[in-house]
Amino acid sequence: MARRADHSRDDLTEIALATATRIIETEGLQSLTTRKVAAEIGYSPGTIYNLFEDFDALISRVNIRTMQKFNASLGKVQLTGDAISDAKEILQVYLDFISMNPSLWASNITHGSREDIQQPAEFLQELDKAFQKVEAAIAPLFDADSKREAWISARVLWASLQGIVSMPANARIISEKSMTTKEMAENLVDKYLRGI
Amino acid sequence: MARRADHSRDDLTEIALATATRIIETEGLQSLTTRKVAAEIGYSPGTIYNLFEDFDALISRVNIRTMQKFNASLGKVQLTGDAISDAKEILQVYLDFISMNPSLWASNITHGSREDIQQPAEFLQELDKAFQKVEAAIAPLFDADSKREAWISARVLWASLQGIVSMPANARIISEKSMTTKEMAENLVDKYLRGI
DNA sequence: CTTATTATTGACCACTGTTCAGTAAATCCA
DNA sequence: TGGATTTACTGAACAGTGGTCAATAATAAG
Repeated sequence: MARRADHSRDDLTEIALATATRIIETEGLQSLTTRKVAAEIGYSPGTIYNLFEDFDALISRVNIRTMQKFNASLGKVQLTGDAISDAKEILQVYLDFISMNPSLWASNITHGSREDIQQPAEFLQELDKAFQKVEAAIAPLFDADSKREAWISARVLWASLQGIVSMPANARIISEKSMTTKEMAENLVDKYLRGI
Repeated sequence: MARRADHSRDDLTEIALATATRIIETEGLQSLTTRKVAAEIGYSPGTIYNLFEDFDALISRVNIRTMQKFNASLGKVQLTGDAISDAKEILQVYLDFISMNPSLWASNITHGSREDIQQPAEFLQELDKAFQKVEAAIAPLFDADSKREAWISARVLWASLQGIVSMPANARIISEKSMTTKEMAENLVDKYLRGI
């Protein structure tokens, strides 16, 4: 068999992405393979490479969508001008999103933190959108002349939260005194913002 | 050829670990394979599985050693009782260690944060040692009745730092305004402790 | 001196990401 | 209409992965 054309190129890309997303959600990033995606959409492995540059590009495309979905959630947060309560509401949205999409978020962190691959511009742009929201929320804590400070703080907060949600739940370190991710995250945001 | 016994079992384990460490240091965790280690020490792949439970166990053993080396560095820090300056000295040791052992530390984070594998008890113990040092350093900031608070704060700080050093340097987000890992880490520790 | 144990091999398994010559369908052009 | 060209797709192949295990030979035990 050759050329079938029962789907347009864009349709097929869409179907492949949806399938990859489903596999990550249900079985984890580790279980995602080109062959699995190909088999599930009823095409050969080679076709995947006709749609995506390589395996990493496929993962990145899923991650971009995850960041887009997250930014959509963030968009619903209306800033009031009270930095502390605004930041805490953003944190709630963040934690809710992760608890609703644990595997997709893990994929985001795992793949998005790899230094040996170039992250696509689109992914970095979505990341930047999230940064800007945090920046806007905490802006009232800074003078007009310390814009750079606000810029840094938003990134420090983001990276720190990433570290906290990456801490494996099964590690005795956490379970011993039954400290939840939520408790840690709230502690961080509270203390860090208070320190500014 | 069979049974050679030109090395004792412990010797061979030692040689394999040293080789694995060298590969991670020079080529990164991604380049570490059983076959590569085997070839380099002049044995067959099967021998690696005679020395280690599996591939993950080999990595974990390297990570345990890395944590031991780090704890040795931490041991040199003499606490003065001034929480802020003690914490900052620990941070310097932490940053120095990472800059001296970037790949080994990356391996530690990558493999030590995986939720799909059981981290060996020895690794968690070494991690706990590090926590205790941080806990001891910041203890003066807490009343006697809020030991749990100190316990949490040490872990929050640790996880947050991990997030910061995991942020990929190549991401435009960091380089744009030339913010270094060191600057971010110091910002975190400063603001977080000030907030307590 | 035989027996049991142990260390080591190397072939093998099922899998991975990736490439590419070949093929057939769709499209274009005369 | 019909032949040439472009395009989508396959499936076999490649070099590699982690992992297993019967076979073997050297050592240790009785």
